[in-house]
Amino acid sequence: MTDESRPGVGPVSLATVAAQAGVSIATVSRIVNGETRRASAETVERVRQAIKAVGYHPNQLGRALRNRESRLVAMLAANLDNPVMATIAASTEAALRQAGYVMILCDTHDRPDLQDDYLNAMRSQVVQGYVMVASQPSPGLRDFVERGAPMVFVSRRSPFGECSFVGPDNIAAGSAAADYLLDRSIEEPAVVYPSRESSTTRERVKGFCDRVIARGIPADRIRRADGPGISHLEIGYAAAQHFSAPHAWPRGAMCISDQVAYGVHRLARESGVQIPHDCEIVGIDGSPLNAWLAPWLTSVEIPHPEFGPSIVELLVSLWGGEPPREHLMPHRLAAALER
Amino acid sequence: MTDESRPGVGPVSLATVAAQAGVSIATVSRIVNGETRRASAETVERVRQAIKAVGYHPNQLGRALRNRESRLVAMLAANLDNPVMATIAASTEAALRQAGYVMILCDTHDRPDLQDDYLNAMRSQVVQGYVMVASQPSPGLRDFVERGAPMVFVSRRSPFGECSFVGPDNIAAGSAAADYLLDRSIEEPAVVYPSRESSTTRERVKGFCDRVIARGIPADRIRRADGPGISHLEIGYAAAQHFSAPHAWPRGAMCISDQVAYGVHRLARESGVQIPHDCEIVGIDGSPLNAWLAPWLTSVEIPHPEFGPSIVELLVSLWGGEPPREHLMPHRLAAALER
DNA sequence: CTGAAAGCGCTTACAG
DNA sequence: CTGAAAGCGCTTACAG
Repeated sequence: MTDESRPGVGPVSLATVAAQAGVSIATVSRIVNGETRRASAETVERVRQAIKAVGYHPNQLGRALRNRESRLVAMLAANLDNPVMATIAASTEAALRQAGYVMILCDTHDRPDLQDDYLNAMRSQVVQGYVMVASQPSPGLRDFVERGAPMVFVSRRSPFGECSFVGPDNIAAGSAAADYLLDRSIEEPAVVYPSRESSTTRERVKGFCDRVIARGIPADRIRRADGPGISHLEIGYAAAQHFSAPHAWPRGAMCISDQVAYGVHRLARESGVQIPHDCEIVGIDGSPLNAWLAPWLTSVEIPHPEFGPSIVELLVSLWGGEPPREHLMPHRLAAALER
Repeated sequence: MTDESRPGVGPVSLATVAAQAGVSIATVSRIVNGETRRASAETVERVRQAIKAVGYHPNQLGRALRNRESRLVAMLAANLDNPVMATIAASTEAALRQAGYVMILCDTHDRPDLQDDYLNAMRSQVVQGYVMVASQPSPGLRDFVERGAPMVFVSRRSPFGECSFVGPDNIAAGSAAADYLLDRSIEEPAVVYPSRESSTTRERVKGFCDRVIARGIPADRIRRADGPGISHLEIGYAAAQHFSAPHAWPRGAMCISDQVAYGVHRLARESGVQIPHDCEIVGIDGSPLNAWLAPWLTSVEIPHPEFGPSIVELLVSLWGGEPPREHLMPHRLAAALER
């Protein structure tokens, strides 16, 4: 009996099975791979027995090396503690698994240098594709993009050239938020966003402002509030300070994410401002927690659980040699449960 | 020039570098691995040039096969959409990375059959260790445990024999919750939990009840409310129905997780019960969101961001041939921000 | 100081 | 119907 104290690291290889069954490893390999009609029924049976007897499981390392495909895909995400990214990670993992791939997960903490470290490490792992969730521009990333590595960008577009993309239509989402507030006759709406640049923020804010203006409100009637840092919660809290005294709060505000909205809400609570009575808030994301903890929040819901299948579809099409494409995911407005 | 259109999948191997530099692959290998004093300075230089010129990056597949170590670790988590597990995943990933390992992430959706599929798939990937977050009992798992696969259980203990474990001291956490309520002179405290069995739930409830009783309150004065299903939010909401009419609500309740508490709170809100004024709630987890969205919630805080390093430490010690150990993480009470 | 060779586990054209 | 051999990329004892 072979030493099987450590399954998977143990020495159970094709050779073990071959010896046990008294055939060549070529024959075993064929049978393991279902090439079963090319062998005698008797041999097939004997090999199957042997496989069971020794507890054989194919070694993907050997396969990967030989077939030049690791069936590994890397996801580089900016911050897994963010529930939006966690949901995207979960749905992508499920979709990859279904397609027969395995997901390596990397948390870049939104740092370009770490992102580059990870890109290099993943190349060394011979991953077959890269899923970049809310990536940052970085020298390494530029390099990979230019060399045509199979990459799908999620939520944030590639900062370098045309690449596959899965995400919401941020402009449209911003417009939808504007419509909601304007339909409720709010005439000096505010918009709350991170000071730090990003295409997502830019587009959402733009979609919002353009629609407000298109509906006849002068640009200078839009109140803009931004906040520093990286945590959207803190950003919302800090940005809302611009509303200073209670009587200066706007009657309605759009926040570029639900988390920003939570931050704004906290300051409102501390300031005695009633949400949504005094100030209607509309966020973007449609977090499932809203129904439970933020019934005061209206949100433009993005179907993050459906990102996974789209991401895998785009990856597969890149592998098939097709050009990069974009999947803009639909949104829908989820009105506040409570007035 | 070699075809480098697909970095990492391209044909840039030791052989490429060797040819470019006019040396053997053995020499290149040594230099790549820092075995630099055994070669002439001139050769080292020439090889370094060649590495740059052809854009060489070592292939981990080859290394793994030869060295019999993949540097891959699998995490099987019950549900990544749960923020607690997302945080554990993030911290584990970071700690593994720091130790030079790469994390494959699998979401088992709390299903024993999927868990077994993943275990087998991961063995085929030749992972060197398994991190089981809130695992279920399953035949495959039993098998792996019995064969001594290097495994660390997180949050829920192994259902089979002694295994390494990282998690809170659930009994103590339950006691702490009891103390909080009793210190506030609540004499008929409630406890809210999932109907479905799990060691975590059992221990937290036990810790709570034992302490309540120890402090002189008869067991039958503890109001027990459970709810069906898998979502802790829904469980809390359903369980709180046991409190039926508003006047029947307890003056204090401990929920075995923050998410259960959110569910209870939703029903309270819908029923016109004021939290925490009418009913003090204490949860377990200490979600970072509490300060923002659930200022009414007191919570026994578990340091999930610190799980990662402990998990890796236990894994490393298993690799070193040491016996399984347990790391019980400390908790602290985070009182509600709002009264 | 450097290289040829063996071998990690696998698959596949080729020969018989 | 079956097997010997080559080779995927790598490292390492061994020989020179």
